[in-house]
Amino acid sequence: MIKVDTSSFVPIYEQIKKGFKKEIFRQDLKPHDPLPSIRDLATELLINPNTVARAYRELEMEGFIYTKKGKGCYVSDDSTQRMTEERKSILARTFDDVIEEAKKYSLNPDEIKKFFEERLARSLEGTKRGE
Amino acid sequence: MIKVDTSSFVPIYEQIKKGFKKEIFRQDLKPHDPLPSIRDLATELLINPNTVARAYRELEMEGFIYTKKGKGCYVSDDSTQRMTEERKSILARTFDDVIEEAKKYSLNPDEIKKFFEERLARSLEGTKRGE
Amino acid sequence: MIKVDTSSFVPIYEQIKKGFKKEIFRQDLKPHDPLPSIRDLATELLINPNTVARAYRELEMEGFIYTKKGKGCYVSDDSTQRMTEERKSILARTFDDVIEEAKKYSLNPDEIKKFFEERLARSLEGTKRGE
Amino acid sequence: MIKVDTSSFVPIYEQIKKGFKKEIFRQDLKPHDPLPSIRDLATELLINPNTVARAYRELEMEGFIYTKKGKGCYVSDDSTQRMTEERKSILARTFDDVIEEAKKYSLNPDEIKKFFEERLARSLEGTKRGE
DNA sequence: GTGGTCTAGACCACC
DNA sequence: GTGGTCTAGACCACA
Repeated sequence: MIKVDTSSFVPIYEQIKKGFKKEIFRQDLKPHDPLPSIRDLATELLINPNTVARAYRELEMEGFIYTKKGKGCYVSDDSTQRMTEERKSILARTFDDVIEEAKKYSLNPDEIKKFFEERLARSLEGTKRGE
Repeated sequence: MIKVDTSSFVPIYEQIKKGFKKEIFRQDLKPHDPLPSIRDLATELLINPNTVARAYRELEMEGFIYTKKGKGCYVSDDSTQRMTEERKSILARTFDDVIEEAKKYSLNPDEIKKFFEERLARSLEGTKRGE
Repeated sequence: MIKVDTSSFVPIYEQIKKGFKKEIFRQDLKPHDPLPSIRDLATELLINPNTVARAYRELEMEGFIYTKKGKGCYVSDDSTQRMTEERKSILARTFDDVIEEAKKYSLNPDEIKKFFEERLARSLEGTKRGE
Repeated sequence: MIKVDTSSFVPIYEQIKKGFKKEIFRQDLKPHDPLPSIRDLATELLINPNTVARAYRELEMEGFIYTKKGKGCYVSDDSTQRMTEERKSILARTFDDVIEEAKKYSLNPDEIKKFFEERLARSLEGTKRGE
């Protein structure tokens, strides 16, 4: 399910792109699966169809989806492969960002590690109970 | 040392604000310490002075710094106290975000932990050599 | 000079992209040269700024230009190299299209060749006299 | 044989119209010859019957074909005459367009001629082997 | 002043 | 119904 945070600095169309890339990577969306129609998703997210259209257009330019005019947008054949290529660098960057953030606040690497594991454990508990 | 990533979606003035808040929390900047002049920092970061000015203006509005006209900007008396209030929730939220992100991409908690420690170790190596 | 034919089936933003690619290839635009501002070009072509913006955005995504926020758009360092890569395939496709077109109308390859040279000669005369 | 390029900006119905006009000019389709049925052609081209229907409708409006209700579409009596009127200007324009295009990319007229003949020769080889 | 994002709403090609 | 293009005009970050 795609979510969007309109108060974030990240543009909405980027959040949508990211959302679908994750779904593709997790294989919640498999090759040739249809994406929601532009108008439907726009309605659901309470945003303008043009914004969704831009996200879809860029996903197509990057090769993750393809468009059948008048029919809809579908996940590409080689989408999973593309994601695997992108995934490592995305994750690495995300972790590096948070580490740099944490280093600035707490300095001690052991503290960072401990804090991270604490949050991770907490997050897993939440998952076990449902979510 | 303040750093800025112009390719990030986060506005530059926000990155500057964040940077100083961290320095204040780490007590690298103590009450009544002077901030670099707007022009110097702008020159150093290769950005426009207006952008630095905005960051300083908002830091002042939030009570972290105060301005002596014609002299410069200085860290507030109660700045550290303000930061301690904000800190824990900020860090927890940052970590939770990245964990949620990683869970979406790799699913396995052990993989997340391993990957995190890998990036952390890597980041520490970089630090040893200088930065 | 960029021109646009609003009655063409080719989208305006594509015509603009094509136009700049040609100028770059011909080195009328060299690395780090500024492109006209979005608003200026839109005014000149009597089209909407958003349409120019889309062309610029895609040129940037394809690596031909780069953007300095608040300043303008500039030709990339390696733009000429990129064009050289794209050029042969573009030209080949264009010629193949017209040959297929001509074959369907006149059948005889010699006629095609003769007709082509006739038009080419005619076009060159026009060029000599000025244009 | 009608071909269609779905990735082209030219609307599919236009490509179909163009295709039949060429067949009529080449007299592959003579007056009172039947056109393929809308459904058959749509199936063959993997497109929607409505698209074929539109092409036929416009060809009829332009006088190239006529329709017998319940039977099908047929080439008009005076279709060849119509084509001969249109032909020369169409071909000349097509060639002029491609020459102008090539001039913008390669400048040198001899290069243009050489490149054209190269593509022409290549295209003829392809034809000999079948296509 | 610049470009970037987003909205609202039009028209078109195609299913 | 679908997506694609374009317009008009708003607000924001940045120079």
